[in-house]
Amino acid sequence: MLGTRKEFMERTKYIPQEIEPRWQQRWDEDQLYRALVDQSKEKYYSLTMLPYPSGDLHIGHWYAMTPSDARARYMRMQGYNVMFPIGFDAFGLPAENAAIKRNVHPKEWTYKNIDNMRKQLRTMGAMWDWEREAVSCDPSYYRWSQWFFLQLYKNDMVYRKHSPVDYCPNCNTTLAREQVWGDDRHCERCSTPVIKKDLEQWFFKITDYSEELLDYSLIDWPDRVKLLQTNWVGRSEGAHVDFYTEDSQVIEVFTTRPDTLWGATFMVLAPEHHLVESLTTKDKRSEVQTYVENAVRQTDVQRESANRVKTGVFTGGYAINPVNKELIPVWVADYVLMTYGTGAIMAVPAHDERDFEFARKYEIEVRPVIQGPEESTPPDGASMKEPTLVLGKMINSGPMTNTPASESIEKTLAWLESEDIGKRAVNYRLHDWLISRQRYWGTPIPMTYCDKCGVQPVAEDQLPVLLPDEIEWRPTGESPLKYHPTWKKTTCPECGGDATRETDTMDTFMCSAWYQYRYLSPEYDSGPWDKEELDYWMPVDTYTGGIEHATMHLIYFRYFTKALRDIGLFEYDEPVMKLRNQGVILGEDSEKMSKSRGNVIAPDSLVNKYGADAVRAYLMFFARWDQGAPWSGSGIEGVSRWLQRVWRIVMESLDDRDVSEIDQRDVRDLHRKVHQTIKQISHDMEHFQFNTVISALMELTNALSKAVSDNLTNTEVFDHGLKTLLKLMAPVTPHISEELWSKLNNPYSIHQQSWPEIDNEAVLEEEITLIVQVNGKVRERLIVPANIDAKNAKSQALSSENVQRHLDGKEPQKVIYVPGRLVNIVV
RNA sequence: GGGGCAGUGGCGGAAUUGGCAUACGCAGCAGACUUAAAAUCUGCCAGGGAAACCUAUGUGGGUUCGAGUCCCACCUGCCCCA
Repeated sequence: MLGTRKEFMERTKYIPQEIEPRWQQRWDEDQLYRALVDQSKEKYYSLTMLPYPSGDLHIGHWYAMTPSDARARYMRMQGYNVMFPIGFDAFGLPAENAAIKRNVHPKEWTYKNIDNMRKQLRTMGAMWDWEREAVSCDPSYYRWSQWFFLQLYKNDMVYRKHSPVDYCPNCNTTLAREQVWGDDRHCERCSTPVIKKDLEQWFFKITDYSEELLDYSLIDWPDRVKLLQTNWVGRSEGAHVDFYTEDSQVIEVFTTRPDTLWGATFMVLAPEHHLVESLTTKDKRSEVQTYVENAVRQTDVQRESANRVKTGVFTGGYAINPVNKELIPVWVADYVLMTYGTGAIMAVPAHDERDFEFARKYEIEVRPVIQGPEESTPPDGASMKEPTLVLGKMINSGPMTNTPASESIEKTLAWLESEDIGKRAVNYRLHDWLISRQRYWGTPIPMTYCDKCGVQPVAEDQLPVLLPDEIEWRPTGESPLKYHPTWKKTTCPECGGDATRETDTMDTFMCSAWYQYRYLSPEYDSGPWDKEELDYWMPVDTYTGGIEHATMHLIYFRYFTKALRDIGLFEYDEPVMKLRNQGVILGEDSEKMSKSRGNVIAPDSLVNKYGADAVRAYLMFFARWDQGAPWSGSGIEGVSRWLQRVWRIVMESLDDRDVSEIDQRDVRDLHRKVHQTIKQISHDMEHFQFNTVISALMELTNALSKAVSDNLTNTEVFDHGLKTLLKLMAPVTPHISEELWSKLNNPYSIHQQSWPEIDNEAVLEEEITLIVQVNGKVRERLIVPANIDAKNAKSQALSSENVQRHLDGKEPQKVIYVPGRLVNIVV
């Protein structure tokens, strides 16, 4: 009872909505993606940045994760034992904001979101090993964040300091320096300009690693990220020089231009500098006080902005320039920041833009001490229009006068050291990592305060310090934990007397600084990880995620592994060997996707309409993965059509066909195309070039489609070609590949097959198109055997009619032959 | 201001080592099938020209037999630092 062909096609139509959940369930039941330690196999740890459980999976998550998944699957088919874990970065502000706004407990909000996102993530059909899932707000997780804090504390890598910190009045919390953005110094999260606040805060000594963080020799990371990190660490070489006040107090300055010391005509202290008060003379007191108060308040908003008019006041005090014993006035000005260098500068207006502007405004002497290479006479301080910034010959510089540009800095440094005035120094822009947050929904810092014994760490066997569930919300700028009736009270680990707990929680970047270790053994409770797992899987082989994490997360991430190494927990220097970044998907209007713009693309509805495989393939196809692009709604139709075509080809191949009229040439062409495709896709997968993976798959599909009309369906080459196509598709579109694989009666599962072998002989063309150029312009295309020798190629090229016409009787001066490509005749 | 990255058809993009520019797809156009539409299939598709050919990879130079690719300057956009 055979139906018509049309009915057959209808019955066996590609319906992803039916196929996909079925296979997902099967893979789950069979634990197909469980990654277990297996010493007989080479491991591959493939990590993708863990999501924050905002509640809804964004197309950006898909864009980040499906290519990583495809590549992990590819590595698996290459024979590696691949671990591809997932988890949630689950502490943080949005949960708390939801609590305040909608009266939902952060815990409830977060876990509900996680449940929802798990469901959404499963529709992707990725090869995650869910048994390894880690959730950073679980006590079983944050217990180890606390444990690490204690280890750092014991090893003198943490300290507590009363210091002015950036504080967001809207989020009611302090921020790390890298969470403060832009010229107006606003909060990364809510854009409110930050203010300064004086608080007792905990810091990690990341600056001890400044130098090591600049060394990328062990890792394969994008140049862009390395450059961003290098700028962030901000190393500059120069000298520390001690100036003295008239009553012999030291004002230490850092300068990158010691060669300009003789041109210092004033000094500037940051308003917060501790010497401001003692230097200020009586008659200037009220003026200075007013200025400082104002500056400290404004600091916040605009002090670092370059375009703003510089202001300052004279303190009435003087300092002695150590190189020439000259008395120079000391000013207070807010363009000098307490947080960079020493909070004091020597001002050399003739050779620094900001000092120049300031000196002109307040009519302070400008004294040139450098003659630039393009200046024929020494510049005149009174009339110069702009400072000379380049290195040049030193002038008016006492013993250094006439030192040429090439030696100016080096010779001055040597002289400063020999005179004991200053010494070589390196300064970094990087600051210690401020980890205290005055919030509830974070990892409690495991410290206590005892009247008798002072600051004491919680005993390790008392971990975790649990967050209390009952909590009252008061947006006061202090941690809600402070108002909890009982939580704060504890006993001193040292003397057993009354003590109070630290009520601040940790910056959530702490959670993500070490999560790759928790995936190793998320259930393990006698340490942060099971050593057997650590030894087998670490370090991470590839890490993928957004470039926006180049400075914050990725610096903390590297630092933390180095710190743990120095504590003696393992011997790796770097957490991740290879890093690759994806770009950003914009809305169809080329703007950033946002709810307010109404240009958000919802992956769930795309999956409902086209199936996960089409969404996966389209995300890999529509743009360069590392660059991103605006979304195009019609583009996905093309990918969906491609999958339908593959489906149809497999169905048609099941029909018997007449094999009598086969052109052996078609067979060889198909065979070649198959192997060329394996070669290209292997290369592109290796190099994260996912868009060309898809186009190569489409080309092979086109070739197979042609083969169907050429009656090749019963040939071995076609059979091998079709199976190969499915295997090559398996990492990209796991569901349809599995379905068609089984329809062709192959053994389950396609995801346990080896990557297709390349026959390097088969890749080679039999015939090539030889391009013939005359003076670099293409004048002829000749079909010749691929193995043609130079002599033959040249003579064939020369005898071409077109070529003769263009030679126009002239004698060739030179004939260049590029084997397999072209002949260029130069006349 | 300093540094970095990018600029290729109407659109997303391809070109692996300096060697056929525009693969693959979207959109568009024409045709086949259909009562019709959808779907599918076939063909065309950088610009100019009847053709031979000419002109095109942001602009202008350079190196080279040959440049999207290398070098210099500039323009535009994005990012980082100030």
